[in-house]
Amino acid sequence: MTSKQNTQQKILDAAERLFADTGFSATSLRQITGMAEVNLASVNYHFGSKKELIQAVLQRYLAVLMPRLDQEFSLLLSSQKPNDLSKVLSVFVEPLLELNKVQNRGTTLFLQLLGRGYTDVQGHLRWFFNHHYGRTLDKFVLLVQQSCPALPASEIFWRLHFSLGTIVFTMASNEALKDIAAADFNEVVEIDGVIKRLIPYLAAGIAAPLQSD
Amino acid sequence: MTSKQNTQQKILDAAERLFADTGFSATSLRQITGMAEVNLASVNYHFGSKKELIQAVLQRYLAVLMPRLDQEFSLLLSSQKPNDLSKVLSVFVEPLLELNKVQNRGTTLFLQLLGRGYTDVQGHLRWFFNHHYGRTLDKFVLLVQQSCPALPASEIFWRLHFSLGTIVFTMASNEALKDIAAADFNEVVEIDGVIKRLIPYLAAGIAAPLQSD
DNA sequence: GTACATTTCAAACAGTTGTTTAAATTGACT
DNA sequence: AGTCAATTTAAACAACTGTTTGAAATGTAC
Repeated sequence: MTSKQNTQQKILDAAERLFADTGFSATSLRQITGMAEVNLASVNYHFGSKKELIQAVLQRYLAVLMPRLDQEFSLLLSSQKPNDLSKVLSVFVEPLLELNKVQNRGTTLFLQLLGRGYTDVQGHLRWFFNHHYGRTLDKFVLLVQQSCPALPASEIFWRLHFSLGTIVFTMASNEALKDIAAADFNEVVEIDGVIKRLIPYLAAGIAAPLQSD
Repeated sequence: MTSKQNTQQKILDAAERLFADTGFSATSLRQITGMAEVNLASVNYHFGSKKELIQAVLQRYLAVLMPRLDQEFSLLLSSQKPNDLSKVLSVFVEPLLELNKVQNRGTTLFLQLLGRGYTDVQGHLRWFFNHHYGRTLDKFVLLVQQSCPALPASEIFWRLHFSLGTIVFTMASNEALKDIAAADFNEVVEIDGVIKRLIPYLAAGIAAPLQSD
């Protein structure tokens, strides 16, 4: 009983670390089981397949994060007047930082995994997201639309995907960017620093005035 | 003589298409030579290795684009007063669209390849870029700094990388986004439409006011 | 046509991948 | 202790990867 839990957990811990560092398809099951110090076959025994292991790794965080976000969105939606866009975006900060309770460096790991999920196995994560958390995402889109009444829905669609790209790419190359910032500007930036730098950038981009032509 | 040129070109054409669609590491040499209708060994014969083939595919576009951009940057730098940020960013539009002369759908293909290069083989493209075109990039950064005198250099560093993420991610998932836009908003958007939508978003994000705290 | 270099080709190479198998081990309960 | 299920293990599987080889074919120049 306790050994089963241990093996599963050891696999998840090693997998998320390697997945975040080098991507899903570039990480082999032998690397994972090697780092976790378990037998190769135990991945298939406990999770079925590599694909299902990837889902399990993501779910460990999504199961905590998404209900939390849903709750925050509902709260904001219940207020009568439209909310400031920066305020809407800031709602992500705390739930994301609380992922550090799930796991050591959980926030960073999850955001890197998110980046990998979108750039590695193209399309799958997008489908998975819409399918499992479509309701929650709809609430967020509604909040943004209320904050930017001047923007047509299609423009908001594009700009939210631009923003997703910013987040996902920044987090996937998080380590490289931190290193460059440290070398070129003597800056030590942690994950919450990056998140707080992102908010004004994203808010300004999403709310940008429409082009004239 | 003409057959050699033909084989090399057929390989490059098939490779760039497959690389753009499914990424570098996910594309096998057998897929490429199959689509190009050439022998498997001819890739190694003409290009040496898969890695060198990837570089050759990128170089076909970079060799045209980067000198063109360098020239535009120098022109803008020679004007005495600082340029509007949107104007600086708009400088990319024409040179990018001219890649359609290099190849059918060249602009789209190149931008997708750029996205793949940054998300697929992590870090390599960044190094390659800085090494070969560092001078040109420095000119661009200088232009942005002149446009945004209120922003410290480190902040511009982060925001330019945020912007790179937006571009790279948007272009890598270009097809998916086009499909969704078509389905949800009855929109038909071509590559130049996406580029022109990007400019105001990026300009507003980069020039966003600094957070107070 | 003969000689020579360039290019193509089928085949094999050595390595990796995710997954499966069947036997061995461990655990829990009577 | 004995029974049965849950788990671990080493080994093998088939499929795939990029690359190399040496012979066949093709092109070029005298």
